[in-house]
Amino acid sequence: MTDFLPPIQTTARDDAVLKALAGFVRQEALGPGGKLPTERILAERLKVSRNTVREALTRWEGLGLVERRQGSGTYLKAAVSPDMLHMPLTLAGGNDFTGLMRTLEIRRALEAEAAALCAVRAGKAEIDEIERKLDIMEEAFRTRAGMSSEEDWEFHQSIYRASGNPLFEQIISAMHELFHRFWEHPLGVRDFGHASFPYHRTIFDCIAAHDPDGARAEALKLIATVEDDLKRGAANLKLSDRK
Amino acid sequence: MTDFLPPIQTTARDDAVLKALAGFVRQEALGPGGKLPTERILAERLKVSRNTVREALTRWEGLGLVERRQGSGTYLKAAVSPDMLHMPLTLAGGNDFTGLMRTLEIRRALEAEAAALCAVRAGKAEIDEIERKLDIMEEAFRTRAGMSSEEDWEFHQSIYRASGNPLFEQIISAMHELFHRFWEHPLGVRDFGHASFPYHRTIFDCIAAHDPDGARAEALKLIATVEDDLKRGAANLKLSDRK
DNA sequence: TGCAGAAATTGGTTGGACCATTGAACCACT
DNA sequence: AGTGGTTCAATGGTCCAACCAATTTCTGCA
Repeated sequence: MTDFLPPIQTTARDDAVLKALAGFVRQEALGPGGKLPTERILAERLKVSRNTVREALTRWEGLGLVERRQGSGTYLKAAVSPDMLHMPLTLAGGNDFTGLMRTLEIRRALEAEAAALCAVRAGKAEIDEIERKLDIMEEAFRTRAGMSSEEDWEFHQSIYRASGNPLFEQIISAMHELFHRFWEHPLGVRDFGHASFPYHRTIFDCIAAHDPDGARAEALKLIATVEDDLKRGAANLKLSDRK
Repeated sequence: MTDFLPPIQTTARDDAVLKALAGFVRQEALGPGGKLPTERILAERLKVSRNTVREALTRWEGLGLVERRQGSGTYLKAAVSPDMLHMPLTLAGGNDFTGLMRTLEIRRALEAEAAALCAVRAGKAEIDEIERKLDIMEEAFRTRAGMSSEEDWEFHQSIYRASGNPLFEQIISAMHELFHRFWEHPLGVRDFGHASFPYHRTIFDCIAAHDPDGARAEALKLIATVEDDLKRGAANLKLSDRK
């Protein structure tokens, strides 16, 4: 089964290990969820120490490319290719109010651009998909009295996907996951996200009408309401923010 | 019946090491360039194996937080704090034309937003600094007949810094460094970047006049010229892109 | 004093060992 | 058939004790 995997040469061992592994993944056509060989197998086949294999895998794990499950194995979490470029970002002090506002400023820029691009590029299939997510979200909003964060998020994701540029979803998803811990405790604001609700449909209408400028404007309005909610929440607290 | 039961978190050895290290960095007030203890010292003090220390440091190295020099030591490359959040991005196939265009779409969104924010927030000191970089760039452009990529980049960086949100510089710098190899060989277009030259000053004028909408519009024009240059370069080749 | 070579320091790698968790196979009992 | 418990091999996590390679520091000779 694993006859590929030629031995390693030259220095920079762990980088070479990763390169070989990327080639192996391509060779075996492994996708997300796929299981890659045991650390011991890799160490033997690549003629390197198991520790070296572990350091290489640790790098990939840090980049979110693989997931290691003790007792089970190592599994791919994303598509990998030999010509990948990495862009690790670290956000210092991202879990206070200032950090949240900063990520929102990034999201405002990206959300507006994604909506505009989507209005230009989305075909009928993509528009139908977005509308489907919008209907689900509105339904959840009605029945559960406002708690529709999961469906809301899926609606936005469908827009990012229809933008034709996977980077939008990657970046915004990373940020979303980043402060998700805060989303669980919405700063004491009970009706968090209520104000943004109507703009979801206006954004969709602009996209369906292939009106990029309109979509951009509506997206900006939506983010503005979120920022207002956030400021309101911060004003509610004014304590326990910094100990 | 779907009671939400979050997965339990038991072992987290190397994460604990990183937490301790972050605390140490804060305690000792170490900044970029600072030297942190030996792996052997850390292993002894933290009562863990040196292997565990190495895995932890490998993570930080992968995130660009730290640099390891064999025979010398391990040095900080960026400010670290105990409450950091990581956002690793991987761009598959980022070194072809499509990948470059996608990063440019991200940069367009961020560049415009940063310019607008800068126009609102920049004080006199920041505006002076930007103008200084602009003068340097224009001078280099004149004397070296267009080759001013380094000075051009510093001008843009000064704008990101004055935006009041360090995330802009972080994200765009990461992308810049990412495809810097392409910037060196501008696809055969000799006068790459010439068309974007005049917009640098118009952007600055809008910022100095605290005109966010104008700054955003000029930034969009600038990126548009870069995109045109890129498309022109791709048309020049039409070969050796996918062999 | 200046500088080449030895010695110590430090990250990189190796091999081997053991632990903790997982998952499949097996078994007893209902 | 199904439920629950046990065993056991596979696998990632950790540890240890070396040695290698690059770098820095010290030393002693000219």
